[in-house]
Amino acid sequence: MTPRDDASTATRKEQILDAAAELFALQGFYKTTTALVAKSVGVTQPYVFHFFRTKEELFLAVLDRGYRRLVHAFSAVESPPEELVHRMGGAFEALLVTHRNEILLVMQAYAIPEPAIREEVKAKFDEIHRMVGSRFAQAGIPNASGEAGMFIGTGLLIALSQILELPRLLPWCDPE
Amino acid sequence: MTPRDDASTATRKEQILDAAAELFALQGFYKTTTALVAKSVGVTQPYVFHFFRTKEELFLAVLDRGYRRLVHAFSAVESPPEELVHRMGGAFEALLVTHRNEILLVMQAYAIPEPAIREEVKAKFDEIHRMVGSRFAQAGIPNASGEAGMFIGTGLLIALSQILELPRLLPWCDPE
DNA sequence: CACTCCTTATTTATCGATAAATAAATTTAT
DNA sequence: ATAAATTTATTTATCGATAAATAAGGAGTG
Repeated sequence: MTPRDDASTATRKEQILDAAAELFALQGFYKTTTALVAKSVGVTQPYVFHFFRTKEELFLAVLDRGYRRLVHAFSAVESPPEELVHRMGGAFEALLVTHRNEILLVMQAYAIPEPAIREEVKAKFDEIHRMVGSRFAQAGIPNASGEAGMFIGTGLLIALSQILELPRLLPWCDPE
Repeated sequence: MTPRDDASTATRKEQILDAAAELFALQGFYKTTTALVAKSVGVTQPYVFHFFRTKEELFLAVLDRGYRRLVHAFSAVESPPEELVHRMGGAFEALLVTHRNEILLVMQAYAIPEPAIREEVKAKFDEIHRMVGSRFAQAGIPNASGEAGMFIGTGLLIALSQILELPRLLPWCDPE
């Protein structure tokens, strides 16, 4: 069986990335074993190491895909200046629906104490902040950088409320 | 002041809690071994289990202390209504100085996928949100519950910026 | 006072489980 | 047949947890 004549047309490497994304998001970096990832794809555990030298490398690959999707979604938002912040929020929530696990993973990866992971997370959050801030600035929003920070803070709150299953933490989910 | 909260007269159990708080905050739940905690106190690893039945129980004890300190600090804030939000923020930042590790631990514990831990984190964040929200309401702040949510979101952002060493994420830390 | 009893604090030794990673063998497709 | 895809077998390491032993210090009693 050659790669890609599988029903899903996904490469083994892609399947592994997909399975890893779900497991890492649901169970975290440490509780997700390479054996679990392998089993979820339907291959043996050592075979995972054929595509990724270490478990950390696999995690970083998953993470990178997630951050790239976020950055791309934010940069693709087209909007009149007065609606930009709201539409950016909409883009985030849309991704949260279509790629829930990946986004939740990305939003909580800063809590993983592996130096290499933390470095990547730091670089990516910095990139997102600068990108969002410059779009806000371009739209004439005052204190654009500060607003970009609060935008990220809101994203963190959304992720927290999803992970803990506490929707009432969200400001716009008011109880009657 | 309870009996023996002086560093030199601290009980072994308290010493272990202190060391665990620092290590858990710095290295996370999984990378912090009971052997490390023991070594940092100067006792042997199995002795930790004399005070805490499991590593998770030790972690929960540390966490509980942290959340209680937060809740107490917020409830102790006295302020005229128009300054309440600002003063509450000040109380959070004060704790971040005096008990940095504990607070950072508390703010990122939601990312730990152990069911028992997640339950405690959920209950505590709910409690904080309700408490802050009702104080905001008492001060006549409109949409108090929503403001309490944003208050927590800001706390998450502060923790993120500290953990990643990215101070420019904070809205009030404007670059020149 | 001295002798035994019991408690408190702590260590030594070790088990059982799990997980990442490596190397070598084997199957499958072309 | 040969090269890629994948497995089997195994290693190495670590960690949480248990059990049993040791040492020191009162406290009560004759």
